[in-house]
Amino acid sequence: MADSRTRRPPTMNDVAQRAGVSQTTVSFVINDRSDISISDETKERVWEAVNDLDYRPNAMARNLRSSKSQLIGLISDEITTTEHAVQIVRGAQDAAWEQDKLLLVVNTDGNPKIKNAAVRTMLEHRVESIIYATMYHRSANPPAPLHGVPCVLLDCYAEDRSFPSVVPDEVQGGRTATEALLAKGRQRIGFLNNVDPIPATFGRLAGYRAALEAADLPFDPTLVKRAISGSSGGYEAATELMLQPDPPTAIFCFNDRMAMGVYDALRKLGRSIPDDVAVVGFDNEEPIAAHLYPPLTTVRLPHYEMGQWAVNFLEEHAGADAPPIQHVIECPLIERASA
Amino acid sequence: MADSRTRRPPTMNDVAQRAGVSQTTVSFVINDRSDISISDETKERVWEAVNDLDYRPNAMARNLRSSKSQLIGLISDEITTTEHAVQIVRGAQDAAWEQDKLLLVVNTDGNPKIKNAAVRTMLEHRVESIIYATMYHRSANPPAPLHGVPCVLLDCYAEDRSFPSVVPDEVQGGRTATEALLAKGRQRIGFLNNVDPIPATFGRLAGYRAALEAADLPFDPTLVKRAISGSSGGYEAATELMLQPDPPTAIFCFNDRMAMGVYDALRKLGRSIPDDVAVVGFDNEEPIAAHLYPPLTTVRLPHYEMGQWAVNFLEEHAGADAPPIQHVIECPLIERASA
DNA sequence: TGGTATTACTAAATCGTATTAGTAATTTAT
DNA sequence: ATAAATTACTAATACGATTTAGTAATACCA
Repeated sequence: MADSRTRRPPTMNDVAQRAGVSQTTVSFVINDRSDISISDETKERVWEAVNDLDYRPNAMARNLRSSKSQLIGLISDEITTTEHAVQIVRGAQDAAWEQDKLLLVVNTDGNPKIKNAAVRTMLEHRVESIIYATMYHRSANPPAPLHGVPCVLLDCYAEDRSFPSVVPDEVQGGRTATEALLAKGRQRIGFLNNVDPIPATFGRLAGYRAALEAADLPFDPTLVKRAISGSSGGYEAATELMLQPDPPTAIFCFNDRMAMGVYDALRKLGRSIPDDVAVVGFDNEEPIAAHLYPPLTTVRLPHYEMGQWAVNFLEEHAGADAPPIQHVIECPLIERASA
Repeated sequence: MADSRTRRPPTMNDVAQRAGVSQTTVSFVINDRSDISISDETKERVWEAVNDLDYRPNAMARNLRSSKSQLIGLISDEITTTEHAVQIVRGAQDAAWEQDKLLLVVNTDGNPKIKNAAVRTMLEHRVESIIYATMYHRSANPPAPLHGVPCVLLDCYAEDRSFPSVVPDEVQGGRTATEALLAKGRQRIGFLNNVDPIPATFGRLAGYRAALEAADLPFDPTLVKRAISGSSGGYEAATELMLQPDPPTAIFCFNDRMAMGVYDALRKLGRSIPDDVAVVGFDNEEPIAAHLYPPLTTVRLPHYEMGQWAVNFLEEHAGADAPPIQHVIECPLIERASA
């Protein structure tokens, strides 16, 4: 018992010896090679020996010839204090699992040294492909050696479009959020946008405007405020928005953290949610969105789906050159009670 | 360029040929074997060839003989909608990195089939050890084949103590939270506990009582309420607590989500935080704790540290039998503005 | 001056599997 | 009845590294 982990694991040869056949035969039986005939008794003897010895093939030895490691690398570029990273890993892993592959995860905390070392180590392990993920949608500079292996960027893109990438559909997300508010009969819809010059900021605004336009509503610049995307920014911007003449009857917030501040502001002003003012957030940060009162209607970022898509895309283009397309994934509406 | 990924990667033999030396020599140079003498010119020639060919050693081939895969398995048992999983992975990975090892991550979503398959696949890849993690502190039933490899349980423990494990120090956490409130001069401290029969529930209560006792304060059962650990549970329990005669001047909440509800209740009752009532949470769920107003003082679960500890522990006991100890890690106080 | 050390290398074995090329015995086809 | 095909296996090789055991040439020492 105690020495079970110090003893060398059984090899195919051990199995062969116990079953009284050649190692080759064991290999054929184990891999169930239908193009080679093995008698049923022999098969049985082999499987018995396999079970007796608790034999497990050595993946390193198996993969040595084919150079197919059955490993997919996942590099996440930054620290994240959200569950988003988990969702990416889950999506990627679930898809990898379908292909009997495992995920090699390294998180670089933005450190370029680690970033390069991570790619190097992964290449040494002969990963079949690499997913390079950032934790919010942005432009990225993946390390050059990545070009040596099939690779997709996740939640980011290379300025020069030298890699395929998957990103959330920010425009559709902004539009969906706005439409959810419109569907509740709101006409004056405020938008509290972020200040950072990132795709989310531009895209969601574009979506907001597109939704208004589609509903034949004018775009009113006084209804759009920009603030740092946290609860205090949301609090202040919402207060400002509501104290204007002709305040909105609905507010679309750049993210859920901002929405938290909006809730506080509205409560302070004595407005009820959603009766006086409907609110929609973005990100679907569970701990916030599900636990605010009333629970926050929001738009979810498709992290799980992006992870899934990345692995499947890489599989489809295995061996060949993956076209450097930019794939966009829908951000679904999560309906709760605030709209 | 385009065929760079279809071409077979260069081997040590390719390097040897280009440098005009034997493959053995290349191996010696690359591994910088100081016990073997190689002339400087030769070394230089070899490194030149390595760079020219962009040679990277094949980890599978290298590790085949030693059966040291440089891989550590991390199995996470459940879906989580928190950042906790990320912290575990980060801690484990940072520690693994120090040892030039990589993390193989599988998340089983609680599915026993996947759980077993994950262990099997990891063993086939000859992981050097496995970390089996759950997403909240509880008793667990890890799959039997885990006994075949050095393993530690993270955030959980085996009823029969057959595995070493790391868990948060719930008692100290509860005590720390209570003491933080006592340090602010509060004497009547309420505790909104969870209802689930899990270590966190028992431990934090014990810590709360220990802190009171150490401060020579009586334990008043009317100050302790139990509720489902979400914001609505927190809201109701806090309301009930505050409407009692002689209500508390401070509330320690089982977790941050509950604290969110407590904030709402206190606001509704016109009590200010922290002046009228100080609040302390648990878990340090960033999106909540940092974005509530005022920002929530809370106790952090040591997920990062547990991941780190697990990897280091496994390294220390590499090869040998790891003693099935239960290691407990401190939950630090995160001071913000609510206490 | 002969013997031992040291330097600078190389040939060959090895790890555990998959695959290729056989071989001997039996069955089928003509 | 004999050639051809099929069945049921095995021996040997390859994958890409590390390691062991050597070898030839030069340096050192008594």
